[in-house]
Amino acid sequence: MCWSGGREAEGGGLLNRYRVEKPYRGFESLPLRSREARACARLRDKGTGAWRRLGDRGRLTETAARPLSQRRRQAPVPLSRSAQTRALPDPDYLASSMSSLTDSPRVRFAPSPTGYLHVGGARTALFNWLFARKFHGQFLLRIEDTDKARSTDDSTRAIFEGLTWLGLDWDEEVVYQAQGLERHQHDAHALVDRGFAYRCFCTAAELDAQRTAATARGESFRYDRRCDRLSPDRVQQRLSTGDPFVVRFRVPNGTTSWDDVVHGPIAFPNKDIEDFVILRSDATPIYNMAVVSDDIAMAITLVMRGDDHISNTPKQILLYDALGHALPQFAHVPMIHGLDGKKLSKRHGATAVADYRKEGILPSAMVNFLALLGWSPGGDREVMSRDEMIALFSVDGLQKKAAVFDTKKLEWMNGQHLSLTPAAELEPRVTPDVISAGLATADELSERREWYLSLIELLKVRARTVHDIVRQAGPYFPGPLTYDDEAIVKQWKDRAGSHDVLAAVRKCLSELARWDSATMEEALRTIAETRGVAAGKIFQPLRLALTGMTVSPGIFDVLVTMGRDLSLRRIDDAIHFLEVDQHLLT
RNA sequence: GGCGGUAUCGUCUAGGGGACCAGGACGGAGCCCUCUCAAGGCUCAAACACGGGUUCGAAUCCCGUUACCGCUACCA
Repeated sequence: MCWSGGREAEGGGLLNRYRVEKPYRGFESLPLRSREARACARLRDKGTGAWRRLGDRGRLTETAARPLSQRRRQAPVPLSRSAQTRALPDPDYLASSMSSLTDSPRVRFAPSPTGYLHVGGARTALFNWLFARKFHGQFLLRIEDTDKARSTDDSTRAIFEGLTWLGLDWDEEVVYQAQGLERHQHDAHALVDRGFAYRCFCTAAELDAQRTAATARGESFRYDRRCDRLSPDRVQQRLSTGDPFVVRFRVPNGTTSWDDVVHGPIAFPNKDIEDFVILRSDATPIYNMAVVSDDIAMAITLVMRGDDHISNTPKQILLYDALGHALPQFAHVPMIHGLDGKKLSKRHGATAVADYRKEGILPSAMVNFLALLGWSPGGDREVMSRDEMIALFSVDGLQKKAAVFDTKKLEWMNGQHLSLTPAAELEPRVTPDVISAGLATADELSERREWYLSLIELLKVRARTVHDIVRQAGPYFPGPLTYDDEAIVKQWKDRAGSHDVLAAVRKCLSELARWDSATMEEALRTIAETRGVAAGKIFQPLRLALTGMTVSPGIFDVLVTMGRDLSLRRIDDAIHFLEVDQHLLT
């Protein structure tokens, strides 16, 4: 496997619901971990570590009501200063902790501009946005453009456009990670100065060789910290020689854990984390360093991102602690997969939100569908407006397992939104397509706006995408009609008979005093009766004459919407077509 | 390999020890409505990964197994 691709910051991923009382396995056995520790604060295992408040916002929050009783039971075991300080089961405490997650929250969406905005990223953004809007906090946007080789302005633009189309508006100025370079470096150097990190002079080639050798031996490779054992003099010497170096974080002994808003307690033994690089030899920061530095600078209170970042989290927590900063809450949402259960990729067809926009999906439907991938308001609610989703949103409804992107359901959802959305709101989405399809000009549409809206109203019910509406709309505009071949075979099989029927219908309709549904229905059904045939034998040939297709809205709605002049003209055209065609055949 | 995460119909999910021979939705099959197609209404098929526990009682709690996913980089 090659690594040329690289990942995409935190633009992907999804989530899960978290249950407070679901203890996670092994929880009890971990040193500092006790339910109460979880309730009070996250523990730090590093040597220096004093406890830091943190767990105060998090999972107990919204679900505090239920866990309360349990918590009360399991309270004991304190020992840590902080645990003792906090009267645990105190309702007031719980109340305050409940508010911290949702009290003026600041969340962010942090994609890397290395491609289009894909549905996974869009959903992560959506969850963050819903959370911010629900709890009246801020939703920030940070472009992680530190990988200059892969970042492009086009990608950044695509992210803006995608979010804007979805209606996910962000607060404050967009933050570009690359512009925080000096702060990143400052923070990294501060860690060196304070003894939390050290310079490593090993070259990438040396490390690769060691890694390869270890792999060959069937062992897993972990940096052996050889440079951490360099004497100060030796370090100075190499520094003065100008030897290139990276900065590595010195991972302390112990265990790093946090109470994930979605997953509950998660713990990583520090021995499994190697001394990771935080500054490259060119002095640019590595992802984890930049993210932590930025999230602190942006005062982020809840980091909600794809669960592919779970294993980055302990490193970041270590960084927060070393930097002496309180932790934000972490919520890791599940990924989105394709129908085959594999990570969503181009193989699965459209994965960019822009693709769905092109395919005639409404943003409201896309947002609704995406929200349901990894989140549920509980019960049977499915079709929801943006405001309803905001009102209903809760981290309790977040899912833990990956969701499969099912285009069929998206289309159904879009059909629902199409039906529910007033024509006047649909009009701006439909009009560009109507115009580009050459059906009418913008002026013509605005001149007949009322009629145009009634046409959209008529067609939207049986449409699943905006394109379906446009496709059906053609016949109602003056342009020439093309008869569907199969429809001709089916409905005009008896050409002479069809000609005869249409002529009768034409005569009848043209003599009508009023062009309304009831009048026409009575007249046409009379024709059927007179001829002793089923009404369908009249309606179907007529439908083909009017629309060129075998399917359309109810025939009287078609006649009314199409109007007297156009309808009669279309019937004349059909009659003419049948005459000419007959001559050709005979 | 190591570490971490996850596991209810094909898919999205409800479910928080008894209300579950597991509910809703998409998709599928069929019926109704009906001038066609949608929409709508109704019906059917379809799931608690497996194995042990705990309990009077487990889809729900615990342990293990299996499977899948993620991370394991001077990418993000």
